[in-house]
Amino acid sequence: MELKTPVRAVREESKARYRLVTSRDGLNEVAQDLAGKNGMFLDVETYGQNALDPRLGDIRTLTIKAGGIPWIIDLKATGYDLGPLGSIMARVPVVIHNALFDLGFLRAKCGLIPQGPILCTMVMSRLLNLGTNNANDLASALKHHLGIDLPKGLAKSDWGGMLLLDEQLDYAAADVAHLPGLLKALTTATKAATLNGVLRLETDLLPVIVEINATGFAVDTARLGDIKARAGAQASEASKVMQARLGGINMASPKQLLKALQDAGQNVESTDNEALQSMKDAELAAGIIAFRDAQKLAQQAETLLKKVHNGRIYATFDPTSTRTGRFSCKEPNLQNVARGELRECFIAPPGRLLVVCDYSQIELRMAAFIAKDERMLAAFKAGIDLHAATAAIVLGKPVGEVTKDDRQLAKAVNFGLLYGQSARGLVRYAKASYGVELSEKRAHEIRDRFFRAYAGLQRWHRRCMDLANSHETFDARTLAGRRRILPEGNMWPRFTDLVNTPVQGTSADAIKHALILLHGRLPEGAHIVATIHDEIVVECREQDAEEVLAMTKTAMLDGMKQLAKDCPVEVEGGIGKTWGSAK
DNA sequence: TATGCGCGCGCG
DNA sequence: AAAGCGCGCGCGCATA
Repeated sequence: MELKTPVRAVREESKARYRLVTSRDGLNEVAQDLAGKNGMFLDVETYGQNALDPRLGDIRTLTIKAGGIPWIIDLKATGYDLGPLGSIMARVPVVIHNALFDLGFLRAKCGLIPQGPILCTMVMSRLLNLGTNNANDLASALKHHLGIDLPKGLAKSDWGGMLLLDEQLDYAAADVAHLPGLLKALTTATKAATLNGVLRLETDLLPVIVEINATGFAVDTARLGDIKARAGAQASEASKVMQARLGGINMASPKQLLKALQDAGQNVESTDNEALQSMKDAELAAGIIAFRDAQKLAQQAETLLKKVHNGRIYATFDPTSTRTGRFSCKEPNLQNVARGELRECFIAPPGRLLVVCDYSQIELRMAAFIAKDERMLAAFKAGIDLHAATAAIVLGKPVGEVTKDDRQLAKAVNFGLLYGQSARGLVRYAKASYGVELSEKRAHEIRDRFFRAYAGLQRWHRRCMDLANSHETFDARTLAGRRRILPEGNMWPRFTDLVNTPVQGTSADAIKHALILLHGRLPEGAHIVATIHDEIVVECREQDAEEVLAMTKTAMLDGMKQLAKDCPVEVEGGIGKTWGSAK
């Protein structure tokens, strides 16, 4: 098999599909070739025990195309120091399919921090396909836009071997060889779909997210370990007690548990929280719930512990993987860390502090703004607590007499009815999420009063219903122009998409603007470490905390202002040593 | 022994 | 009736 042909020999071959670089001299030659270019197409192949993790895996090849035949740099041979090539790569526009992945590795291994624009063809594909089930991997995109069949199977081959196989080098070269064509096709499609604006937003955001993912979030591992041990012991104790009552079943098996409960005379169809609440034997239900709570806490603590590297957790925030434009977060998911003691485990290292800011009641405010509901807008502008206001309206009492329970009910009412919840749904939701008992008749009354009071909201729902029914409506858009393609057929999912997407999506657009602005304004030594839908967490030096707090609030207000000038937004924030305590 | 799926549940 | 929406994850369990 032909291997590692010397650079010069290959270059003289006119039909060469790639130019392989295995030495520092070769690296300099690449730098010379690229010095005059005003952009390049990149791809990396990785290997190792975990080839997808920038801290555990390694880069084998860096493939670069800038006009001519692709260069394939064997970084295992040259070392990770990119030399002059690094500074060139950092300042010119780069085009990558799944840039977050490649840049994560280049950031972690080669210290590359791109300053120039990063165009990600996967992001472009995702923006075009939002709402559909079309795949956005490179092979699918090439097939769809250029009709090209990429030879597959080698992506998962061993890229750590002594010598790279001819097939592997061909594969690496092919990955970038078609990127210019793909970019052209995607650019045309993006313009045709008027997705330029949101593409610009996502493009500007990419380097910010590379930094967040590379920075990680410091944690108190000892405290996490304590929680795991204590909650784990509680769970096994609770499990023993319940087993004595229900027979030697596995408490973690819904199937076994359901059968045991039915055998014990309980009238339940499922073992979820809602079903347990309705059981005659409340003590039995409480025992099961106590087991589940402890089990969940112990599991979350353990999941987080497994992801700690050198005292920090490096999650992957992904700005373009949801159908609305919100972030997702995985491995681990920091967007569902239980409130309470688990959040106390996310900390600022010695000499540093956390700044935590969030948009106050963002979805209600955004809905009021989008629906132009005058009553809601007026309430927000007057600084009235909207949950209390809604409680007063639906219960027909003065705001001054609204109790804590009334307010709980109103939260369920606001959040549920906003997105089209039925009276029956409201009964279930109020009970399950807020512990409020409600008859269906009562729920109907509340629903009627709610929409009579918030007439703008009702008109907006009716408009969305008409659009859902229309054969001329194909998508829902956010204010930044993000497009979600609607499903065909059943009108209900079309309706909920039309209501939900502009609200959630525009809120996401706004916080993305804020992240970009904030990233550009933060002082030396301050880093964004997390973003949780309506919240931004920044770690900074103690002496900078007050300044960073003001800066973060301002950036969040500015981010919203650029997009939805008259949305009655407010930002709350605080400073603390832990995520849970910074309020 | 690996993979896919549904359940149940954490968050906004 | 897919009659609130948006996620990711660990588990049990069925299947290959």
